[in-house]
Amino acid sequence: MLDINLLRQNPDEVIAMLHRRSMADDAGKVQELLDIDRTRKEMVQRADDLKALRNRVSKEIADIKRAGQGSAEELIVQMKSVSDQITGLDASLTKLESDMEELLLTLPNKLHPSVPEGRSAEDNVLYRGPFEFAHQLDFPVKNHLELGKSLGLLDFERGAKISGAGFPVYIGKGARLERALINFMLDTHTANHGYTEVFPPFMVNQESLRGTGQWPKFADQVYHMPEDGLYAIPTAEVPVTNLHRGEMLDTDKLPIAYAAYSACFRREAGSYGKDTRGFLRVHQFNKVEMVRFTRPEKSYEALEEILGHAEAILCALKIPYRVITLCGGDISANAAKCYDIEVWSPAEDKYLEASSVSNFEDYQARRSNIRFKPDGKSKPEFVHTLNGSGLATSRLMVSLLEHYQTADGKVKVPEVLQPYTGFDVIG
RNA sequence: GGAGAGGUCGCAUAGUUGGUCUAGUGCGCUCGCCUGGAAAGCGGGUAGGGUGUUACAGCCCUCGAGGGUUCGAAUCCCUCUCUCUCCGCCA
Repeated sequence: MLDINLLRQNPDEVIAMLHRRSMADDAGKVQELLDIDRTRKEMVQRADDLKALRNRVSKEIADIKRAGQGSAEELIVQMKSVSDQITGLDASLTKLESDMEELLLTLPNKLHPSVPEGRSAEDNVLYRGPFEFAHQLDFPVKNHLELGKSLGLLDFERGAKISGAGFPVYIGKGARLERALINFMLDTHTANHGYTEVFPPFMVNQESLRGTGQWPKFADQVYHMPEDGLYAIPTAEVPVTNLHRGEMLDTDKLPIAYAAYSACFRREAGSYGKDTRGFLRVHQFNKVEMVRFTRPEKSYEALEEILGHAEAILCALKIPYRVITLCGGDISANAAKCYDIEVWSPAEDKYLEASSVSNFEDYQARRSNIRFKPDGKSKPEFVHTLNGSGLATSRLMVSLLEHYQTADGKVKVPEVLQPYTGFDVIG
């Protein structure tokens, strides 16, 4: 959520941002918000004046009653009408304020000046890489589906039977390899990168979705359990960031760094037909997520650190990748700046997104009211929140199986995973 | 799912015949005095949001959340939520 003060003081900056994001259609919302804001202030002033009057006169009535002399009847009649006016004003105010918040919630985050200009994914800019690791693939490569099937690691057909398309089943060494990846990543982040491990709930309430920005904008992408008012998390970012919703964080505890495994659930509505094969697009996948809460002036430093932590996993696994900076037209509405890490798939002959690393600045903190006091006694300020996948296993599994395959149809296990799998080759 | 008890300013508590509670007290924290220094003692301060102001002040709102009754609610009524105890069911 944007600061209403930013709109008041610098509406042109907000409109310019909307253009950079290719969201010029939303520019009208800015003036609409400013109009509501002005009306609201006037009404608050009137209501407050009346409340002050009522408080004062109620005290006089109390004095008269206590003294037991004189009649308060006339005052009571007057205050009755004052109270009626207040009730009316408060009702209008509640409506105005909720309108205002709904509008404000739909506006995207500011963009960092370093975010490249551009309209779509075509315009994203290479930030680092590509990084190659030696893999001898001097034979016709199989794709991850063929390998998963021939080696009995993955079963998409039975997943479709028990749940639906896009719900993969891991079996035998496939399941073990998946679990090894998750454990390796969590261990690395907690032991080497300073994160505290969190195992969060996989279902959250609507307030939590609102806090991180998935609601209301991405409501149609989230699985919903209406009976209980719960939503399946699309990423661990949601429960983990919301751990501190509504809290005043101890300044000396900052920065806070959490690493969390979770299954992630996404409806992927509207994307049927694109990249549907196997792991390329699924409704449920596993991911280890890094989440940070920092002081505002430290957040861009933290962004680079998180990116480095995700890259460290790929380097350890020796999986080829590159890092791109998302342009204004492609970056998500919640992020002020975002890097994507893409892993190379030799069978698909293209890069696949395996991680997003984002700085949300105070956008989520403002929505979820997460603050700290800079020097212990001054006014509270919003923290900056960040997160990065470190990483999602689905695309990682594609790249891993394909790169580590051998000419005779087996798959070697990356060296760093062998202590976790207990075997060094599959097949 | 059923029954009961309870959620008060960091912590602990007072408050329950509605008006002196715009919330008392203790602890903690903090500033000052005292002291060679410290403890003790004494005195002051000790939330957030809105509005407003150059900045103060002032005013409004918040006693789990939201409604209601009333001139006026921490105090009465309703709904929800969380915690604890017991019963039932169950991975």
